Amino acid sequence: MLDVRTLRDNYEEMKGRLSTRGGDLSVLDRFPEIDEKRRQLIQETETLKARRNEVSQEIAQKKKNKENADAIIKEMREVGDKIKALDESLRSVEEELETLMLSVPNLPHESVPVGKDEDENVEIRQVGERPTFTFEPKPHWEIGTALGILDFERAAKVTGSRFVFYKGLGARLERALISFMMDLHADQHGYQEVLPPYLVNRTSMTGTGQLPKFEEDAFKIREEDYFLSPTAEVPVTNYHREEILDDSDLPIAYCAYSTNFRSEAGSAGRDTRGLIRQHQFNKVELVHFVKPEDSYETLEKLTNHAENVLKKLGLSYRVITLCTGDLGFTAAKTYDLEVWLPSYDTFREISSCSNCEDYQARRASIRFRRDPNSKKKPEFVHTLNGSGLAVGRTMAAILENYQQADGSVLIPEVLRPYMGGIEKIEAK
RNA sequence: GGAGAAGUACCCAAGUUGGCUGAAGGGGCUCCCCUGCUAAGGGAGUAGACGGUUUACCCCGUGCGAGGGUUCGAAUCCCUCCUUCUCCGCCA
Repeated sequence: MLDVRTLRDNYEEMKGRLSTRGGDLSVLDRFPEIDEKRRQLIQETETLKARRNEVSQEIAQKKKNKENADAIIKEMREVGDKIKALDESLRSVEEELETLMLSVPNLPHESVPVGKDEDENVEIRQVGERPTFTFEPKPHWEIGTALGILDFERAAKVTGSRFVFYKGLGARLERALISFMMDLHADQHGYQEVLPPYLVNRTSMTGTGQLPKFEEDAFKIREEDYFLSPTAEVPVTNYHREEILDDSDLPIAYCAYSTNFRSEAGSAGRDTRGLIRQHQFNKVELVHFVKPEDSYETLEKLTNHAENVLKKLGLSYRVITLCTGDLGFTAAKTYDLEVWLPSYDTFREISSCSNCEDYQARRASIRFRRDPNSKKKPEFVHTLNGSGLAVGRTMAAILENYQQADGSVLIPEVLRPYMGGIEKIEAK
């Protein structure tokens, strides 16, 4: 959420910057009017309340002295009615303002390239060697199915499309990847390990920005107002919701493995085969809470941590900066990591690292106190999150990049300790 | 799932004939005095937060788990919800 005061004072400028995202900004047109109306109502109602408080004392006095207070009680009855009416208008205006503010995306950082859509994202760097094949490389779902480690057909029978069974060494490899990533981040990158709930409530989904605008993208539990978490960013960022942290607590860095669920509404027909776009997938997520002045430096670190996973796995990738038009709703700046997938003959997203600045912190009310003895107001932290990495897509990348002419797949060196020393997955 | 109890400020904890309690008392914390230092002792201070207004201070409003209601006025009365605890049942 943007700061209402800042928006009021820099309305035209901020509107201009927001428009580079390309979305519909017409909701903002109503802002000055609603904002003004709200403050006016507050003043009116508070003046009356101050008077009511005063007169209440008077009434108490008179009652105590056994004097007659009927006249002022009658007057106060009218004041009470007015207050009630004004409070009601105020409530509806505040609700309107809230709804409006929740539907306005974050302001892009000034370093973000202005652009219309993903075609205008800017490549920062390419890292690693792409494999060369003496044969036609196969897509990962063919490799995995042939090896008997992925079973899409039975998943479709048991559940539906966009689900998969991992089996045998495939299941083992998925588990190895999760452990490898978590160990790397926890032991070498300084993150604290977290295993969060997979169901989250509506307030949490609103705190990180999935709601209210993108409800159709999430799976909703029927009986409760719970959602299947689409990313560990939701539970882990909301872990500190409505808290005031101590200066000494920061920075905080969590790494969380979780299974994620997405409805993929609107993605019908895209990536229908393979592991790339599943309703359920595993992901290791990195989440930071930092002081505002540190967040951009942290974004670089966070991105490097995610890159490290790819480097150690020996996968070729590139880093791109999302342009304003491709930026996510809550992000001020985002780097995507895209891994090389031979069968696609292109790079595909495998991680997205974002600085949300104080946008989520304001929605979720996550603050910190710079000086415990100062009377100054607490400030909002900056939150960042990034995948480190999407495990299913990593599995796809390994199958494709490490495939051999005979249909087998080599296990990257760093994973072998997690695979009981196995070096290769072969057909039985 | 059934039965019961409770949610007051950093912590503990008073407070149901509604109005000198927006909150007693204790602990903790901060400052001062005393003491060579420490301990002990004495004194003073201590809602935080949000909103309006403001350069800032002051001021005003909200606030006793959350949200409604009754009332001139609610921590105190009524309703709904949430959370925690205890017992029973069930269960990975």
